[in-house]
Amino acid sequence: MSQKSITSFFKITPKKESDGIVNHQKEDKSSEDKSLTEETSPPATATKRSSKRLRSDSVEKELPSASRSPSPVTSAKKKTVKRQRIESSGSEADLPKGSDEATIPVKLERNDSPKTYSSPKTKRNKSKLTKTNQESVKNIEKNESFNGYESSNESNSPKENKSPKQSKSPKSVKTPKKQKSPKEQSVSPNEIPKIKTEKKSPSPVKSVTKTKGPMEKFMESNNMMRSFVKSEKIVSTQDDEKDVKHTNEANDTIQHTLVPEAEYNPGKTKYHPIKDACWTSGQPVPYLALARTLEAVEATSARHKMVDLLSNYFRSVIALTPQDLLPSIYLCLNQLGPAYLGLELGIAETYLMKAVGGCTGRSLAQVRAAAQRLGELGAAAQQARAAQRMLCAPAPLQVRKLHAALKDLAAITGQASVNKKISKIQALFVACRHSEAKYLIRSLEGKLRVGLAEQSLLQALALATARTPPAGPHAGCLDVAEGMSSDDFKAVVDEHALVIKTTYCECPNYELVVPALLQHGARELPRHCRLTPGIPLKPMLAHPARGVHEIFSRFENEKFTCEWKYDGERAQIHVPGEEAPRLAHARIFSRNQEDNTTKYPDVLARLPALLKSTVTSCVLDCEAVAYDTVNKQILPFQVLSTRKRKDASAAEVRVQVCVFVFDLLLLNGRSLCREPLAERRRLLHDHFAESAGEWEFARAQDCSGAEEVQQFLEQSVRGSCEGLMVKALHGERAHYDIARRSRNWLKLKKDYLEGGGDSIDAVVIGAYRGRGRRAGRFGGFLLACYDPAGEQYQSLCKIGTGFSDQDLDTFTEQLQQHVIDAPRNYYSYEASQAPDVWLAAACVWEVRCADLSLSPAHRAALGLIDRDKGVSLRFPRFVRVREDKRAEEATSGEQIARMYLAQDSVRNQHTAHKMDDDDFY
DNA sequence: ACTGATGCGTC
DNA sequence: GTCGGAC
DNA sequence: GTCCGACGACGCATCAGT
Repeated sequence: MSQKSITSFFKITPKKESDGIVNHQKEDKSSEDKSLTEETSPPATATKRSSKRLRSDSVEKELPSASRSPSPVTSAKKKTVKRQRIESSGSEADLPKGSDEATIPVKLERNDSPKTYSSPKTKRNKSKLTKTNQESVKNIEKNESFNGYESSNESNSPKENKSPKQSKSPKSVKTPKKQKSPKEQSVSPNEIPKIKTEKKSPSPVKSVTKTKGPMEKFMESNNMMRSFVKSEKIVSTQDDEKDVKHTNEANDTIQHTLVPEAEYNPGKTKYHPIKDACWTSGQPVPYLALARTLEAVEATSARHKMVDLLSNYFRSVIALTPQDLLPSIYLCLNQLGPAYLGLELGIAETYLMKAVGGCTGRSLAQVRAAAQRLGELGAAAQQARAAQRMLCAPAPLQVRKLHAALKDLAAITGQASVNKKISKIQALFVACRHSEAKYLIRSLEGKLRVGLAEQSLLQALALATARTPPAGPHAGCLDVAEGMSSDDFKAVVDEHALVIKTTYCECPNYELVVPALLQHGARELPRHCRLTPGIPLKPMLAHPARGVHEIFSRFENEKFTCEWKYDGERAQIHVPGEEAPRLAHARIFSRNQEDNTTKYPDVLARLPALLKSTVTSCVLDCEAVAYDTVNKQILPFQVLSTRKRKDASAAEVRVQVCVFVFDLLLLNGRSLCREPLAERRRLLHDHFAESAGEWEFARAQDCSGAEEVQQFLEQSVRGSCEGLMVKALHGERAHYDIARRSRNWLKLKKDYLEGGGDSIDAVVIGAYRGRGRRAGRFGGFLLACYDPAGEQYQSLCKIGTGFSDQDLDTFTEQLQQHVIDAPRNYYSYEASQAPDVWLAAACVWEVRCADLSLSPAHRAALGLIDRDKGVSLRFPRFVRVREDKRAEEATSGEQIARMYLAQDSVRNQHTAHKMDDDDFY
C-alpha cells in the first residue's frame, strides 16, 4: 500500500489517454481532446447531493446528476456521516434524533426537580434512580453512569451567559472571580467538607501505585534518579494513607481559616503560599486550585503576569505538597510524561463529545452545536456540567489523581478501549466543579490554550523556586523576595530561570528535573541532570529569513555558514558508551523527542560505518531523507512519510533513507552545547565518516557575500532541498544553547522571497467556523481552482493562516453575501473537506505555498497527473485578495498541473525515470 | 478480515 | 510547517 | 526577539463496526 503510493508518485503517467483516467466527460461539454479535462468529481459531487440536507432547495443543483460518474457506494456512506458531523447548530433540528429532545434546549430548573433526566437516546430507565449512591458510583465507573444525575440543557440559566462574551475575546473580558454565577456556587458548598469521608477508596492507593509502576521502571533505568524514586515512593504512600485522617481533622479544625477552593486566587496581592492556599500541608492539591489558576492565566494577556499567577500556585505546592508539583506541571502543559515514552490519550474531540453528551444527557449533535456556539468544547462542557446535579457528589478531583487517571487512560488499549476510555472520562467529568470541567476537557482535547506554555511555565517554576525555595540555604523560607531589593531578586530569578531552562533543554524530562529541583534546589540542578545519551534534548530551530539581506543584518560582521536544508525528518541519534560505543543501545529521536528508534532499523544497522574508532559515545543532529539509491537522488518528503512508523524491520523497508548529519552535540561523554559550531563541526568531520547514500555531511559553504548565498540557495533547490540553513560559526551565537535562544539559526527558503516560490489565485468556495481565539468568525476557508474544461471548481486546499484579525473580521462579514445553502453541483471536493458554510464562487485570493503535492483529499487537476489524486498545496497561506479577478479567472487545473510538474523534485524524478516531461504537453 | 473513522505525528 | 498578536 | 495558538497537507497506527 505504501508501495502503491510510492509507485504512483514515481510513475507519473504523462499519457493523455491512459485508459480510465480521462473519462468521458459527462455533460455534453465533454471535449474529447481534453485529456486535460478532469474527470469530474466522481464520488463527491454525486454523493454529496444525495446526502445533503433535506431542506436544500437550490435549483440549479439538481442538474445532471445522472450523468455524473458513478460513485462508489462507500463514499456515499461516508458522505452522509461526515455531513452529519459538521452539521451546523442551525440545523440541529434536522438531525436524526428520533426524539423530542433534539430541538429546543429544555429549560432546566436546577434545584428541586426530581432526580433524573433520562436521555431517550441512552434509554436510561428511571427505575435506576432508586439505586443507592454507592451503586451509582459504581455505575459511573462502568459507564452506566448517567442515571444518578440530573441534567439539563445548556443555556438554561440566563445569568450564565458570560460565555458568549468570553468567546468573543477571551482575553479582554476578565472573568470576575467572585461573581461566578450563583448556580455554580450552589454546586459546591457541601462538596468540600465531604472530601473523603465516604471515600474509603482503595482507589487512591491503587491509582498511585499503578501509575507508578511504569514510571518506576523507567526511572530505575536512570541511575541518577534512583535515590529519589525510593524516597518519593515512600512519602507518597504514607501520605495517601494519612490523607484520610488528616483531611478530616483539617477540615474540622482549620477549615475556617482556609480559602474556599472555589475562591482560590493565585492573583491575590501579596500572595501567601500557605495562608492563601486552599489546602493544607501534606494534603493532596485539589484540582480546583489548578483550574482556578488556569482561569486566571487565561484571563491575562501579559506574559509576566501569567507567570506570576502560575508561580504563586507553584509556591503553594512547593510549600505544602511538593510531591504534587510534578503532576501539576504535567497538567499545565498537557503532557502525560516525557515524549519519548510515547504515551497517548487516543481520545480527542469526537470521542470527547460523545463522553460529554452521554454524561449530561445530550445528544452528540447538541454537544457539537454548543461547542460550535461557544467556539470550544471545554466551555460547552463546563456549561453542561454546571447544569447537572448528582445525587451523590463524587469525591473532588485531585491534581495527582487526575494526572494518574490520564496516564491510566493512555494505558488502555485494545478492543473496546474507546468505550472504556469514555466511561473513565465520564467518571472524571462528573466529579468536576466549576471550571474544572473546562480544563479537564481541554486537557483531554490535548490543548489547554490558556496562553501559557512550556517557556512560561519554566519561567514560573524559576520564579517560584527563587521565591519559595524547596531546598538549599533558604529552604523553608516562604518569600525570599521580602527583604531584598527588587533588582536583586530579579537577578536571582534570572539566574534560576537560566539554570532551569538550560537543564530542561538538555534533559527535557520533568520526571528527572522536578524531583532534583525539589531535593537539591535550582542551583544544584546541573549536577543532577545533564545531557545524557539516551535522553533526547531539545533541538535548535530556525527563524525564517525573508531575504538574503536579512542574513547579513542578523549576522552583522560575524562569520556564518550556509547548509542545505534537506526536506526530511529531524533525527537526533544517540549512541551511549563509556569505553566503546554500545551500538545496540543507540536510539533515534524526533524533533519533538519522540522515540523513533524502531522506525529506522536500517539506519541503526549501518551505524558502524559512521563512527570512527575514536568514538565511544555521541549525540548527532541529522536530517533523515528519503533516497533513491539506484538513481542517487533525494526523494520528496511525501515519499519519506510513507515509511512504516513503528517496529519496522530492516528487511521490509521500502523507502531507503540517507541521513545528512549536520551537528554533533556530545562526543565521548562530553557535551558540546557550549562549543561554537565551527568546533563542533570540526569534531564531527574528524570523528565520523561519510558513506555515500547512507551517511553524508550536510552540504555546506561558508559564504561571505550575498551573491554567494543566493547562488548556494539556488543550487540547493536544484538539489531537491528546501533552501538553506544559516548559522553563526564562532562565539556565543554559535553555541547550541537552546535555553538562551531556541531559534538561533536562520532558514532561507525560496517561497519566503518576494517573487520566489509558487503563488496561486484561488476561489473561495466555503468557510469554516473559527475556534478558540477565532471563535465567532470564520477561521478557515476552502479554496478551489477553476477548471474551464469541466466548468468546475475543484478543491485545492483549505487555508487558515496569513490573515490578520482584521482580515478575518472583514471576510466573515463580506462573505455573508455569498453564502449558499448547498454546494453547487459543479463543485468538486472530498466529503471530509466540506466546509461549515458554502459560498458561491466569487472571491479570488492570492495564496502562496512551498510545494504542490499529490493529494488524496483535494481535486485540483484531478486526472491530469494521477488517475484519482488531485493536487494540493503544501504550507498554504493567504497573501491578498485579488479584487481584479473574477472567479473564472482563477488559476486553472491545468496550470496547477503544470506547476506541479515543474517542481524540481518532480522533474528530478522524471529524468531519473527517463521520461521527458515535455511529452506531456 | 476488512473498511472507515479517529487520533497523532511529521513537515 | 506559516502566520499574526501581544508583549 | 520571544512566546503562543490560530490554522495547513499528509500518512501511518489503531480501533469500531461490520
